[in-house]
Amino acid sequence: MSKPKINVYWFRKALRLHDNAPLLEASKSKHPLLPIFILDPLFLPDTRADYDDELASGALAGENQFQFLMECLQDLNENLKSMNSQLCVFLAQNPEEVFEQILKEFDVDSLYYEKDSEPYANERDAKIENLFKENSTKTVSAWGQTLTDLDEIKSHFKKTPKVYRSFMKVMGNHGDEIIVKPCEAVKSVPCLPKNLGNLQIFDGIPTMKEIGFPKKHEHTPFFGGETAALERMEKKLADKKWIAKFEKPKTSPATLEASTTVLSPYFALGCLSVRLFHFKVQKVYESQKSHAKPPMSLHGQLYFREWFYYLSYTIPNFHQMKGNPLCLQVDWDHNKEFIEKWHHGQTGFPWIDAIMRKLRQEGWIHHLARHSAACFLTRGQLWQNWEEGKKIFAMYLLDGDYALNSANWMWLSASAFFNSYYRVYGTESFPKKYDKSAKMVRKYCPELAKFPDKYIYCPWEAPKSVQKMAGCVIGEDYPDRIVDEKTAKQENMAKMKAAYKRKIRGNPNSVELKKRGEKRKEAPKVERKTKKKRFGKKKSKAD
DNA sequence: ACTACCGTTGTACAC
DNA sequence: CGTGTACAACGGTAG
Repeated sequence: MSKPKINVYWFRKALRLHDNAPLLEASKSKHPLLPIFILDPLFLPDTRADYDDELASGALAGENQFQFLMECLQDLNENLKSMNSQLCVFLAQNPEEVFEQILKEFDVDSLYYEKDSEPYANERDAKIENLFKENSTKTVSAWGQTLTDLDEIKSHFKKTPKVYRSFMKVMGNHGDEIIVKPCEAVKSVPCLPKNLGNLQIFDGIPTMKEIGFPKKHEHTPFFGGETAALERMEKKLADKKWIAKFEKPKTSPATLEASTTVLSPYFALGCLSVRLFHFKVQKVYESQKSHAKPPMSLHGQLYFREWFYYLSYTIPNFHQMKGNPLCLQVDWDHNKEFIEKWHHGQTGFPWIDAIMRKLRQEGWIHHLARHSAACFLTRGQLWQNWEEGKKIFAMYLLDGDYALNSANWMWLSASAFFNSYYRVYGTESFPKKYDKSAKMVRKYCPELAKFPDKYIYCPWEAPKSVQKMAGCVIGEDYPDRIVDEKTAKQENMAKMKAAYKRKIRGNPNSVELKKRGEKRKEAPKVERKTKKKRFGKKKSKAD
């Protein structure tokens, strides 16, 4: 009996039907199409502690992003259903297992997927490519998470573009050729294979509970999915003047309603195409008399993203200080108490605490709020390694993204790209520029809500009588400051100066590159337990 | 080798 | 209120 011939589209990111070139190609084939998504345990919450390296390399989503991801899958499934297909979700120990199942059941003509630049993905995909090669099966993949083809643009750079400007030079000179035009949306797909045989497909899209998130998760203000993404994009694009005028530094980090587009969560998981947005913004620009220019404009933001993706794809150890040739080597402290207080919004600095609490609740904070919090944790006040902050951000951000999170933390800690380390964000002066009455502090640090404007960003300076009147005594109802801002700033600046004098950047050759999976072998117990708990329920094969 | 210039998004204070 | 300047001063790039 010969095996049925099919194609497989593998969704990982690119959780969309629009501007998805490999999916479009698959949709034009005459063979049945199996659209799959594989949830491997590296995505799951309770493996996080054991997989620190994988978290660093981008495999894991935090709870907020995970919920968002599930909504993307639901939306995708709905859209596929309306085309008489469906998304087939696999809960499996690793993707190889799934493809072995598929190859056993079917004669796969081609495997289609969008390329992914993260180290975790590179390794995963290399294994799968290998498996298909051994099986003499064709694979079709393309870049789509970025504006350009990251392999192709390599040839345009003689050396690493270490400043935005040199990256932009290439974009400026070759933009028309290297920025890929969006392709048409998929409107129909071939039917599913008639018989799914013994494939161990999860029934529908797993809920947070089914996957093992312990308690009910408070939803962020943002809902995942391609449908929501396109809606949001169109809504923003409708205000043409706003689009044309947009300059990032002129937007406020202190408003309750987001002052920017908040499309980043959709870009991060690929339920919105950056190419489509770039193209649509271009159309708006053309319709207006004048428009903002990079680096501040919306296009400028996309080019920053592109630059960081390119760097993260080509620079070794991009996610850490050690062995990262771009990253200044700094003798950061490791003070667990500081890190935890920063993490939980308990530093005693209302502006910082409000930012961190908002981040945890809502999964999105303004770019400059991220700057403020990141500067505070690293070179500004607490002198902690940026990697710690990056990991904590990754746990809560809806737009958590390997390339962008790493790059921005290096930027803010003045470890790379940016070196004016003497420019330190104040916890009072900075937010005051945007909002003297501190709406954000009053909302996210409600214990401080009754303080008068004069003391809202510096409640410790309020006389006891004022504190009592506000119903909030500092040190009792709200924490006292964990450092003295001025002293810490001065000390840290001096340390930063010394680090710059040493001029040491990471040496990739001096770092023993940990092989992925090593840790897994060291801790097989945890993994097996996880597998049973999670996956034993619906499936029978393992048991 | 040297110099001049530039860099998306700071603060504090003088006027 | 805005505008200008000192603060203390970096690395990358182009010439």
